[in-house]
Amino acid sequence: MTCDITIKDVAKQANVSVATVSRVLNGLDRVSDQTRKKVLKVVKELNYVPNTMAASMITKQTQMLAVVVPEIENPFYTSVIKGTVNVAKERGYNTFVFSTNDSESEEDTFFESSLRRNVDGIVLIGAHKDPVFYQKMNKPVILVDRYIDGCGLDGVIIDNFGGAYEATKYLIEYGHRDIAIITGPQTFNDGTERYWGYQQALKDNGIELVSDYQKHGDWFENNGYQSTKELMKLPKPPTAIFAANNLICQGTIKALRDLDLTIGLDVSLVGFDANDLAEFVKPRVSVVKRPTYEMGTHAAEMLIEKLKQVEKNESFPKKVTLGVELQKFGSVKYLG
Amino acid sequence: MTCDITIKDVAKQANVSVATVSRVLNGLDRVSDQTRKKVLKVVKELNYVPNTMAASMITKQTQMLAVVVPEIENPFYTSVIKGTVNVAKERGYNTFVFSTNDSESEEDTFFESSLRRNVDGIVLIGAHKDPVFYQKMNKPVILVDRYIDGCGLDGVIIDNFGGAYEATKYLIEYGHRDIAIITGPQTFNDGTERYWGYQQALKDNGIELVSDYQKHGDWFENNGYQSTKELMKLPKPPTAIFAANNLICQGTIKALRDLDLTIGLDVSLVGFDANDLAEFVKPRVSVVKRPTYEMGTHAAEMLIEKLKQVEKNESFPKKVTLGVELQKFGSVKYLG
DNA sequence: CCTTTTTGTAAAAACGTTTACATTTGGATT
DNA sequence: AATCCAAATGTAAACGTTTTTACAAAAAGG
Repeated sequence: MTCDITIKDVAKQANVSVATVSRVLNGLDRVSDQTRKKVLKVVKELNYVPNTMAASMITKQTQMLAVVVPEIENPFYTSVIKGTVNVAKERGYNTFVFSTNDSESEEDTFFESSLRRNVDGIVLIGAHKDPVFYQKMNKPVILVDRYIDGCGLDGVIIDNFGGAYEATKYLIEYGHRDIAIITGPQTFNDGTERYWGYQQALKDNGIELVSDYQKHGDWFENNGYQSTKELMKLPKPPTAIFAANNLICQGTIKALRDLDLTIGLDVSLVGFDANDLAEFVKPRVSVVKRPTYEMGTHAAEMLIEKLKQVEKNESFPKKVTLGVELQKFGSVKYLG
Repeated sequence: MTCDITIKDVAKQANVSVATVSRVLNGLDRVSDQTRKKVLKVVKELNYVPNTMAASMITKQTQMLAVVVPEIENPFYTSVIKGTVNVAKERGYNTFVFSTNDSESEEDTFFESSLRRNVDGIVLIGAHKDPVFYQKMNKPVILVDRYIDGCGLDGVIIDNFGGAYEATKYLIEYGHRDIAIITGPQTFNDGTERYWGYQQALKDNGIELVSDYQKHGDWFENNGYQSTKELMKLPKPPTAIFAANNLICQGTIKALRDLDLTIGLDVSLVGFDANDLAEFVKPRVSVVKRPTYEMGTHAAEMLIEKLKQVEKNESFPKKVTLGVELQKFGSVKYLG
C-alpha cells in the first residue's frame, strides 16, 4: 500500500515495456493472455497503484467532479450532495464538495481552484445572479435548484410554482382567505416562482393580496421566527401561513410554539420542503415535498452523460423540472 | 477563463522562459521587478491558470485533503466536515468528501482512490475496527471521534467517558436510581467510553446495574424509538433515560411523545450531542454538548501541521481529547 | 581596468502516465 | 521455403509544470 511504485517498476519486474503494462491495466488494446497474467501478478505483488494525475495529463480527464452548494449544513443541500456523490462514485468519479456561504466571491475562488484542478464537470447551486457569469463557463455545468434564465446551461429544478400554487390552493380550499407567505429573497427562481405560485392561487380565487401578509426576508430560520411573530401581532393576523422553505418553516413552528398558538387550531401552516420539526410536531405539518436526493442523482447523471459526448454539440440548454408532492397532515384547519 | 493556456504561452508572449514565469508565480527565486510585472501582465491578459496536476507531479504535493465520514447526512458529521473544509480552504487545500456508510469495504475503495489521487492527508472517521488496518497507513491521517488504540495514528476525540459520567451523575443527583441507557454498538471508543461513563457513575453511587435498562443497538433514530418503547413497557420502567447520541435522542423524544409521556415529568431525559428536537421540545432536553465544528478544525490543523514537517519524525501518536459540556434544561425531574 | 561576486535568466531534465507509430513475432498462404 | 498479415509488443513523444544547472551580464572590490 505504497504509492512510490511506478509503472516502470512493474514493467521492469515483469520484463515488458511500460506500454504493455498500461495496456493491461486499461484494457483498451489487445494483449496476450500470457503477458496479461504475468503483468497482473506483478502489479499485485508490488501493490502498484496507478497515479491518476499523470494519466490525466495525457487524457485530459481527471475523473473528478465538483458539487457546489451554498451551505453544507442545510439538510436539503446535504441530500443533493449525497445524491451526486453516490452517482459519481458508481461511475468512477470522485467528487469535491464546496460550500460557498452563498457568496459570489467565495464561488469565484472555488471556480479558480476547480479550473486549476481540471475537474471534469460541476454540479452547481450557484450564488451568482448574473447570467453572463454562467455564460462564460468553459466546463460542463449542471445547475441545480436555482436556474438563471439565459445562462445557457443545463439545469435540474423543481416545480416551485406548482408547489406553492398547490399549497396555497389547499389553504384556500380549506376556507382560508387571510393567508400569509414568509419567503426568501426574490433573487433566484426559487424565491420568485414560489411567490408567484402563492400570488396566482390567490388571484385565481379572487382573493386580494395584502402586503402585510407578505414577508420577504432571507432563507434562514430566524426569518421564519421573527416574521411569524410580526404576522401574529397584526391587528388582523392571518389564519394561515405558507412557509416557503425548510428553515423558515422551522422558525415558524418555533414562533407559534412560543406564542402558545396551536398549529392547525389557532393558525394553519404549510411548509415547503421536509424538515425535522414539521415531522415531529402534532399535528404534523403539511409540506410540499421535493425530491432532494433525486435532484442530486439526476444532476450527476446528466453531467456524466454530457461528459461522454465527445463532441461539444452545442445543443440547446436542457432544463429538467422535477415534480413536487403536497403532503397533507393536520396542520390546516377546515374553516368550512 | 479557459484552461488551455499553458505556461509556455505566457512565456512566449512575455518573451521570457517558462522557468521565469514559474519563478514569478511561485515567488521562490529572485526575479527583477521589471520582468515580474511584465509576466504578471501577460498572465492576466491571457487569463492563465496554472495546472495544479502538472505541478503536483514535480512537487509530490497535491494540496488535496480528504475527509471521510460514515454518513454525510448526519448533522454531527456535517459539522465536522465543515470545520475541516474551512480550515483546509484557508490554508490553500481542497478537500474531497467521502461517505462510507460505515462500511469497511467502501472505506477500502475510498483509500484506493485517495492513493491514486495522491491526496496529501486524510481526516478520518473510520469504519475499520482492526488497528492493523490503520498501522499500514502510508499517508498522514488524523482520526476523529473514533480512536482505535494501538493504531499509531494521531486523533481528535472528545471526552466520551466524562460526558456520560456527568450526564449520569446529574440524573443521580436529581434523585434518580432507575436510569436506563440507550446506546450504539460497543465497537469503537465512542460506544464503549460512554457506556463506561454511565456504568461508573452508577457504581460510584452504589446503584446496581440492571440489564433491562441497558439497550445496545445501532446509532440510529429507530433504535432510540424502539428501545424507549421497550423500556417504558417494563414492569418497572426507568425514571430516567440517557440517550447516547443525537439520533437516538431524537428517537427517544418521538417515542415519549407517542406514548403521551411528558419529558421532565413522567420521564427524565439527557441526550448526548445537540439535535433539533432536543432544542425544540418544552422543556428543552438537557444534553452533553460536544464541539463538533472544532473537532473538524482541530483535525485539519493537526493534519496540515503534520504535512509541513518535512521529516517524518516518527513521533509518538498524539491523541487530543476535547472537553464536552453538560447543558442542563428542564428535562430532568428533581425527585428530592 | 581586471577579477570576483552577485543577480537574472535560459535550457533542459525530471515527474508517471498514455498513445501513435514502429518493430517483432509467428502462423497461414503461397 | 519464402512471403504476407495480423497480433503482440516495444519505442518514444507528448502532457504542463518545477527545479537544477549553467551561463551571461551587471555590480562590487581590489
